[in-house]
Amino acid sequence: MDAHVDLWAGELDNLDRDVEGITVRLQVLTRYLERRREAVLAAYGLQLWEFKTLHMLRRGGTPYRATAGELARQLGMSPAALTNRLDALESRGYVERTHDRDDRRKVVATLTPSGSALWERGIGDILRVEEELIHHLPAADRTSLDSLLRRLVLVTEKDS
Amino acid sequence: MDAHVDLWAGELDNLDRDVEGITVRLQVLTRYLERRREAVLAAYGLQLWEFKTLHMLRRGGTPYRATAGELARQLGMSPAALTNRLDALESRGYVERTHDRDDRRKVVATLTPSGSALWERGIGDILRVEEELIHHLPAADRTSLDSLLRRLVLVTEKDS
DNA sequence: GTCAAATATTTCGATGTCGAAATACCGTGC
DNA sequence: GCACGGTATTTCGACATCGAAATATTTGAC
Repeated sequence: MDAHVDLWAGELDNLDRDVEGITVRLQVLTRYLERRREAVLAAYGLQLWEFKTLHMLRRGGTPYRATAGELARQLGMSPAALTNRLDALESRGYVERTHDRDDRRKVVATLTPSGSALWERGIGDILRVEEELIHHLPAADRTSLDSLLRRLVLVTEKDS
Repeated sequence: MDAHVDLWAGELDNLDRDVEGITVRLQVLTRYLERRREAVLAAYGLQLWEFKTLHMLRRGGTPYRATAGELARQLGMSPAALTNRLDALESRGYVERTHDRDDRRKVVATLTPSGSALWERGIGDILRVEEELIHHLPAADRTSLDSLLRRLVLVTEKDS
């Protein structure tokens, strides 16, 4: 991994090693967490994308519902892809689709008790996996890291 | 974004806010960089996956070649997907396929001058985008951040 | 030397995604 | 009230990916 960053650096003249280190390691850690999350959810027969969809519904607070468009935007995907996700989740009984009474163009997805229960079982494992990684840093360093990342995220939000 | 982390935190009892902040922000930043990279490469008519493939070949140093299996492993994808990537890159003249003389099962992909030139044009823009984000932190903070991330990456490498 | 197991790549079918076109519905202006 | 531009979702075709089966080649046992 360090070998990777170095090699790369050798190829380029004015490369800022910290910049490259940070960007590469951000990706490595994100991908690592993704793989670990997939692994724990597999125990519940859930794909990561299924869990993320349940999670977005649950996140908004009771009664755990949102329109298809809202969900697609929050999940950062096309409305077309969300239709497919809802098809799958509905057929497995984790979500219900109804039409909004006031605006019948809207489709409202609601988490069923079964979907909600599944989320509850999954979320604990997910948090455990995340802690397992992050707690390798002592608390003070975790706070520093979060603060540094937060400052960068604020920049990306100003841009858009 | 902070709103996101908070909402979420409200739902769960024993949630460590730093852990959740870090994991969410790692993902947000990775996704942001990915979108920005896609945007600059679009100017060269390149998809991100095309560039990554050229990049892996280039990274190994002259004569810019690697077997299909090596590439697939380095890029973290299935050999099947790599076959498709090579088909596309070969048909556009960025890469050439030959059989290894000593072991004719192996397919060696070689970067053409055209592919190499394209990489050179793309990499500058990519580095600029990365610096543009990371340089919002002063140099000392960049070094701290890189160091903290590096410690986490080392943990993930020990696991596997 | 020959056959079997192991290895490298490709082919095939399925999946999840996207953009664009199609469909359904709303709201405004007249 | 009705036509029409705008908005919400779904359908459709294309694409990148995967896992498993198929193909080609090497290596080792005998």
